[in-house]
Amino acid sequence: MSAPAARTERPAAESGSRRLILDMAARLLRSGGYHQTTLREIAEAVGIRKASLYHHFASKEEIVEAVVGDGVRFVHDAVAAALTGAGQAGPRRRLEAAIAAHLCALHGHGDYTSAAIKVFTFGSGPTPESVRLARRLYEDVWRRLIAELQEAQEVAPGCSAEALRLFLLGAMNGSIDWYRPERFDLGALAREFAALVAPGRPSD
Amino acid sequence: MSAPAARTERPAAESGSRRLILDMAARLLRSGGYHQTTLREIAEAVGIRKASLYHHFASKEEIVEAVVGDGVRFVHDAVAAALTGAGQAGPRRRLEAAIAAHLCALHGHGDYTSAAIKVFTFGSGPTPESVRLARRLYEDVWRRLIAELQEAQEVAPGCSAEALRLFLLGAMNGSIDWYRPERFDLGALAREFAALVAPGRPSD
DNA sequence: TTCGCCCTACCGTCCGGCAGGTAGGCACTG
DNA sequence: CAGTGCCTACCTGCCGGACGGTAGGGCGAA
Repeated sequence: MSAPAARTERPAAESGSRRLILDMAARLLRSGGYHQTTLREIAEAVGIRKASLYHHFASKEEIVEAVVGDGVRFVHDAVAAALTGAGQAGPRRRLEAAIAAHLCALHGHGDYTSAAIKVFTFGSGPTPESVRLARRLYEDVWRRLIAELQEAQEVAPGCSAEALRLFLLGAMNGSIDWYRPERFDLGALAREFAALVAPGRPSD
Repeated sequence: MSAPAARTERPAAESGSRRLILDMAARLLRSGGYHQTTLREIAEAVGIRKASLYHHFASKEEIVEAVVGDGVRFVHDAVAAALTGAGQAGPRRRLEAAIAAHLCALHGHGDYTSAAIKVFTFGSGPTPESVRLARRLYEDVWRRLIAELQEAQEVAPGCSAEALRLFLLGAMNGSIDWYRPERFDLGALAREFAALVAPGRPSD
């Protein structure tokens, strides 16, 4: 239930309570968004009083920033690992693996990534630099993958790399509005998606 | 500025103030979502006191319901008109026209449609039946169009009709997060998306 | 006179955040 | 060993303000 979701980039330097707070915040942010999620709800889910949250975080925005940052890093790591695992397979296979990893991060484990998609922008001020950086680094993964596909001429012509990337990420992230585990299979969905973007021989 | 955006389906039976309230509510909902948008903001934008809103609507949810319903009907009408205009052109051309109409409704005119996408679900209770019906009717337009494309074998194989529809609508609606009029051209974007979904000869 | 439209003033509730206090543990010192 | 001081972690209680919503009155037009 409260398994350490984003263990990848965390050197176990968490105080325990802090991670638990983020777990609960991620769950609430995923289902309710920024304004609907209150500190009282988070504190109640953790089992402490609201004021105690301020021993771990300076503000609500700091909690949300941590959740969103972890969410983006989590999906980034998952996709990067999938691409490494796909190794020198054909670009089409690598695309399929990346799509599956992104969808799995969104729906398979944890609430961090879907919370990161849902709140996208939050708080009063501009998006914190840490989050913007994490987001940019993740976008670059897809930019490189799409360039790879275009170089291998695996992708439908007549669509620019940037439009393709935005289409792809928009369609995948939109799945948080309609995906239900009992109605869809993530692997099949990834295959269908890859077939759409990179038509032709799947055994490449 | 305050041009009647959703004139299409409204037989001018509006009280004037009511339409103005909805215009302002749509603008605020578009940029801030449901919980961020307050009745005080709406009233101030209209130029009246907050309590006066209750002479036209019974609650905040009723205002939002009207905006979202109009937004869905507006994009529905726009896409249906585009398809009628495309007449007996090839399915690929009809798809392009529909995508262009949807994107134009989102970004070209009025705030109703983008507000409808942004708030998707709102309020405490379930989505009102009127909104769910309007949404379902609009979805059917795309279901029919995609069936048309599949029948003509214009669409990439290996992707089911339902997945294709969800991907396409998700990608288009996701554009509210990244579309900037000075960086993209709606017509070009529509062509690129259509090329992605229905690859091959564009002159069909 | 009636009615549509808008007003001022107020309600109870919940928000994020802050001040200040307390219980227990750990380390150091005489 | 006792005593002291500091630390983390949490608590109670409150603040100013914003929220959606309500009550009741004014006022011009028909």
